[in-house]
Amino acid sequence: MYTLAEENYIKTIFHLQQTINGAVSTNAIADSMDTKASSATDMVQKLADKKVLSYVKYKGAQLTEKGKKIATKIVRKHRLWEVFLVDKLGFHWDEVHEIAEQLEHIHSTELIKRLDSFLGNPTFDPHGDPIPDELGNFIKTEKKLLSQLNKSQFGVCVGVKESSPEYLQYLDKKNISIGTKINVLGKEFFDGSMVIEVGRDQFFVSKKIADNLYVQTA
Amino acid sequence: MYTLAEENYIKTIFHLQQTINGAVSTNAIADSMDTKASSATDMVQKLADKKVLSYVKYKGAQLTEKGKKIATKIVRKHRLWEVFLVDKLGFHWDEVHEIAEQLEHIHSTELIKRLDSFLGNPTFDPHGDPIPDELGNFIKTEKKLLSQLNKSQFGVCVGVKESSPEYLQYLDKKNISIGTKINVLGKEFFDGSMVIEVGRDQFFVSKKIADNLYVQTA
DNA sequence: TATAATTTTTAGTCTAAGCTAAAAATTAGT
DNA sequence: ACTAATTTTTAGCTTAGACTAAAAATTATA
Repeated sequence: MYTLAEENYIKTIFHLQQTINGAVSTNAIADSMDTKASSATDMVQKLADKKVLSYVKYKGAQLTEKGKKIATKIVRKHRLWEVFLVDKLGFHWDEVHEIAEQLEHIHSTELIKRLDSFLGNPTFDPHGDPIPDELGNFIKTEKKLLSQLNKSQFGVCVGVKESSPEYLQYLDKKNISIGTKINVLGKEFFDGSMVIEVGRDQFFVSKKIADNLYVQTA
Repeated sequence: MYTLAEENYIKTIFHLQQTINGAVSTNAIADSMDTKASSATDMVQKLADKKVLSYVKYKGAQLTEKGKKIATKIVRKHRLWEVFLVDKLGFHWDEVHEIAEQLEHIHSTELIKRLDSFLGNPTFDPHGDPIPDELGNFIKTEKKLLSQLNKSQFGVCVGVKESSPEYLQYLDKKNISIGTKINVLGKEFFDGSMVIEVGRDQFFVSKKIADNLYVQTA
């Protein structure tokens, strides 16, 4: 069994590995966890002893298969609980992260098994992120960022890259959620900003907005 | 906000106060938490500083109103989660304690509010224990121990005093659960043992068994 | 009521996990 | 290629919580 702190480090390293390829630096870990690099170094060394990750001084850390398995289990729990919070308790998608952050650390295999089937074995969470199965396999989806579309193309929103309450609330204000169709009416190559159409509304979005929305184009 | 350890101490002291009247000793706390008396003393002193309880050296601890409020909130969460686990996920009443022990420490007022209404605002948990409302009020019930009944009397099972898996599994084996009618066919005054009737079955129960089952007689 | 037995507290360690400041290694700039 | 700047690690401290062993207080017993 792993402590709360250990689980949080494992999860963070897992997520960083998705973005950055190769080993993740202790600084990156510390930044993303709002802690100090020295603390990250300590923990990474401890987790290396436990064979959860491999660590080369000054080079960074990389989860082992064992570590990935642990991380995947946590991610699965987090996302299943998010589905529960939204589908069953009626929370809004921008309110569930904090709570799921706590619930993901509840230890009970049977609980997750039952929760999963209670929820109808969902494959995506309320933000469009895939829920790994019991074996840790993620569904691979063909998704692009909205910012990768060009003028006259369209896509259906399938998820968000950033899921901060601020961003999610912005999307709500614009009536964008999973399943929403988005037409690209114009694109400014200078700054990457776009004019898009959502339902009957047409409005301007900055590159930063478009960079954090996943769409399916097929 | 209180740490996990603090919450567990507060909860334990709350439960001990229900049984023992007056202040609870650090030894009683330590015993019931599987820790050492010196640890209990340390924590009790810290909680006294925080005005969660009053503590007189060598005399024991007593929760303040503030402390009772915290404890009640934890008990409410524990029991609501137990209802969720049994009613929604199909767990058996002897399997839920451990998991609820973890879930009771999730912090979110909104979550509990929503969970409560999702469950239909239950007033009793799967073991027959009352669920305090948001203000911390418990429903008062007229319940006796099975061992307090005499020959030819009957009662309806409304709860258990002990809720160890072993005891609950025994009750299951005998088809006794909340709502089960129990007739006392005979009672041995020497050792307090009884012969009871449950459905079409008649069998012997020791005083220890009868001492841990609550029944309603009205 | 003095002494023995028990309970409770204190004092001093230990571990997990964090931090600061200094040292060491790596990367960048000239 | 050699400093300078940056990143990363190490060393040493801090706090929460638990433990052991010793001291102090309380309760029981003769």
